[in-house]
Amino acid sequence: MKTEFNDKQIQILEVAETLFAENGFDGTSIRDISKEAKINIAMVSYYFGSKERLLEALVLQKTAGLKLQLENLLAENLEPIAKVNKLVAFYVDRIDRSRGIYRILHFELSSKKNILNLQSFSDIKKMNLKSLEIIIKEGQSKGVFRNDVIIPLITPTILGTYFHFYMNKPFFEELLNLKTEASFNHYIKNDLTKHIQQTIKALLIYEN
Amino acid sequence: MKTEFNDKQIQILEVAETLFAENGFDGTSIRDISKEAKINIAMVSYYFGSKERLLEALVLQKTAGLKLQLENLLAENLEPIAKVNKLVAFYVDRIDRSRGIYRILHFELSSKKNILNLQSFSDIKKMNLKSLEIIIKEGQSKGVFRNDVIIPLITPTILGTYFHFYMNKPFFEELLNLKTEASFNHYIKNDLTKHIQQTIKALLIYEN
DNA sequence: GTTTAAATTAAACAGTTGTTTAATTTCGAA
DNA sequence: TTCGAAATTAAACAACTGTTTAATTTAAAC
Repeated sequence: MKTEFNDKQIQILEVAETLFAENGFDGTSIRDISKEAKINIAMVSYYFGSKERLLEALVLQKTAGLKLQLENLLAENLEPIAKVNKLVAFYVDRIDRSRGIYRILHFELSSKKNILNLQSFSDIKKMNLKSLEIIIKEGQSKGVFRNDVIIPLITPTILGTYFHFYMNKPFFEELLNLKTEASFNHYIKNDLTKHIQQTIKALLIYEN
Repeated sequence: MKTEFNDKQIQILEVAETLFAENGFDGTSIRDISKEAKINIAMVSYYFGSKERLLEALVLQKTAGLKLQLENLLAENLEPIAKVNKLVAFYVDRIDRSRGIYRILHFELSSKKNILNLQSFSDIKKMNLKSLEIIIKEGQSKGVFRNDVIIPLITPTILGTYFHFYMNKPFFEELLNLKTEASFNHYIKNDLTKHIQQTIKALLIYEN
């Protein structure tokens, strides 16, 4: 399954990403996308078949290359804790780049996800889990990490922390005085990422 | 602002909660609610004014009593770590009871939240944060907790972990073999809650 | 029994939705 | 230049949206 989109399709995908991120999937109409992309309404159906298939194409485009990047990270010669830190930063950064689509996938569509053919999305989650598992078991066999952590619950802690922060953006903007878009993004890249790394590290190492 | 709803209003609210949880806010029409509650379409507007105001009423109903419960918990004579654990269990349990509405508030409406008059929801967040702050500073002054944690980021870790787990329900059902509704709920109440408690405890105590 | 306000109803309103149609234009290959 | 497939268009489709209207019923107060 190649991601061979022509210029027009890419243009539509870009507009769709922006509008989906701003107004959600249900909150964005094909007419909105058409108007913003300066194309005819019928072109979306013509190129992608339907609005749902447009979203699928978007997911496909945005998750391309993930596998390779993960494999490269796994192959690096780093201490277990450094590798976990790098993985956390990698996930936060990567998801932060496609906030809008991930929000839709994880939350807005969580009720009707079964309707959507997003098997590919489920595969990605399995791959992510497997990568995390490899790193943590490596640390456990080296005696650095404790053995009684539930590995599948670590991803929810990493990504859940990020999402909960981002989804309550107005609240934290006011609370932490992050008025500008740049300062908010900077906070995510530094303070929030560090907080998550610190949390996971403590969880993996701390013994009673 | 009392929450004095008559029987008919409560009936509508109950149906609305179920349908919002199942199909989301945008995915649920007033006609759906009317049909399920066996009332006329106009009754929703008649009693609540609008669909948005219906959601506000629902939030009001579901968050009533929260403040008192929190105050009671704060007043208990417990060790700092035991109090944090109790707070975590309290939040997970309470949000788990109203999953549907919280999902809508946190994620589905995060784009147009500004339109909604959910000041009350923001007030609740502030109250939650203040409670957490009191408990943690208590532990810090007793020398049990480290001093360099960013307290406002702890709530995202607690609630974010829960939400990310719940929003990926189909994925974890398969992965952890939680086929029945009861076993899934049991897992949240026990394993997931314990994981979050363990995570927060490690974060608060572990020193490099 | 009459009055009066509240509750309930069917119908209409003015939009918007995703998708399809059939006609037209574009543009490179023959 | 002609041909034909691909691209693009305006228009229509049927269904659904939240809300309002005006008429009717209900039920309690007098």
